[in-house]
Amino acid sequence: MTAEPVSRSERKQRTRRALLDGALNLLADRVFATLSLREVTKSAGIVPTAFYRHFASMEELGVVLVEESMQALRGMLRAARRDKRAFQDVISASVALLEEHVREHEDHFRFLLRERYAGTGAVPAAIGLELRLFSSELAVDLARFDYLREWDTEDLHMMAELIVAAMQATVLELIEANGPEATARVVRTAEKRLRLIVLGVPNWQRTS
Amino acid sequence: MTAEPVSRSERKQRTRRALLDGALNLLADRVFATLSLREVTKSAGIVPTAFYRHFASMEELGVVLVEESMQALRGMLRAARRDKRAFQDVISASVALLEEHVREHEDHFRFLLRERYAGTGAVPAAIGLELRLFSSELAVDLARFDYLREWDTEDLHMMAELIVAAMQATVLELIEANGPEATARVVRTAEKRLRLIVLGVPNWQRTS
DNA sequence: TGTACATCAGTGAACGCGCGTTCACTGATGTAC
DNA sequence: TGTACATCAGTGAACGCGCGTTCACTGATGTAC
Repeated sequence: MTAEPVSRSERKQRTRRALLDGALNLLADRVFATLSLREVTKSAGIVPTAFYRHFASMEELGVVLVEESMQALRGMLRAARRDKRAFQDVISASVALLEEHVREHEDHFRFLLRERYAGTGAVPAAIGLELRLFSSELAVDLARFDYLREWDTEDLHMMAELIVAAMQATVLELIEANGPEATARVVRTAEKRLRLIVLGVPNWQRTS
Repeated sequence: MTAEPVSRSERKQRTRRALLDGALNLLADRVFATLSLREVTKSAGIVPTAFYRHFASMEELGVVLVEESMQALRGMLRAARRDKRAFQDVISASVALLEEHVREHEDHFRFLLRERYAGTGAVPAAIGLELRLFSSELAVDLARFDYLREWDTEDLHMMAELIVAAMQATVLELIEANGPEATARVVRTAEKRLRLIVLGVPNWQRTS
């Protein structure tokens, strides 16, 4: 075990991470707006006033948490695009990916879900924006499927939003699932929901 | 204008209402957990300590708000059941009803939506419970439709939950809609989403 | 390489503020006779 | 109907506490020469 020298900026980065990780940890069962600056600095092992060396306000820290959490979500979409399984059974592959990502980034997903509707502050606004972008990307991906090739943009968005809404419900259920069997049941239901949506596609006909 | 005599219990009821209404008002753009007892009593025009004449804690007031809000939601389901239009076009009738109810009880719907995921307290728990009951009632109603007559309970619940998830997204959009045209667009999208779900039904076949 | 100075992450005391809750109280309404 | 007492919604002072933010500071790390 060598004594590793750490630069000042490295130390600063570590403290910053401790603040972000500590905050996310404290948010396991509470809403961001109830989180105090003093709690966060305490969890990171620094004195309250040192907080301002890293963020101008709690709100600024919150927005960074949103950005980092959305990376997990976008990473999921990217993974789905290059996943080979997707060409055989898109639905079960997608749900499996969702389940993996929720398990790996549970804190981030819970944070996003919880703050999405939490008010009119900067944090919910940032989530709303990112989620709309996410939904749009999904609509573009949907356009590549045979049956959907000639759907117009509005209908594709409508379908993407419906899928996102279903996914959102699934994420909540996955987080609340307390064991492997419960998780398996959630996965099965999630697949059925998506399957029901997809089964409607061949019968869809554009109106006016 | 006659001087109407008011009994002590009548006065108490009025103060209680002022507390509940004031709280709901303050919750227009914030989460329940950030609401202080002193704010609520101030909005109701009484001194902080008088709060305890009506509720043992803020949490108790929150649970009452949940119960009152859910009455609006259940009222909607009841209205849908006896609505004659439903026999001609279930979907547009249901969405129209949803739109009316959201407009009339906007504060309650916003409250429910916001607190649903807001943490692990008594308020989110109460909403979760009521929402599960709501979804079950909907599943029973669904079983009456021809195409769904032979679906098993699990699949009916799956479909009811999907509809509830879609409705939830719609409620958020309705609340955020800032004018008649925006509202009309939301209504149209909501109808499409439900139509897509329903179109999947004839193609559905039970698996194992 | 050694020295002298600059930077800056983290410290600790202090502030004024709104919070939930206690307590003894007031005075109008309600009830028993 | 009139009187004497009980009830109880609302009052107001007081408490200890955690909060965000200010400020002058310390001392290790970084930089210029």
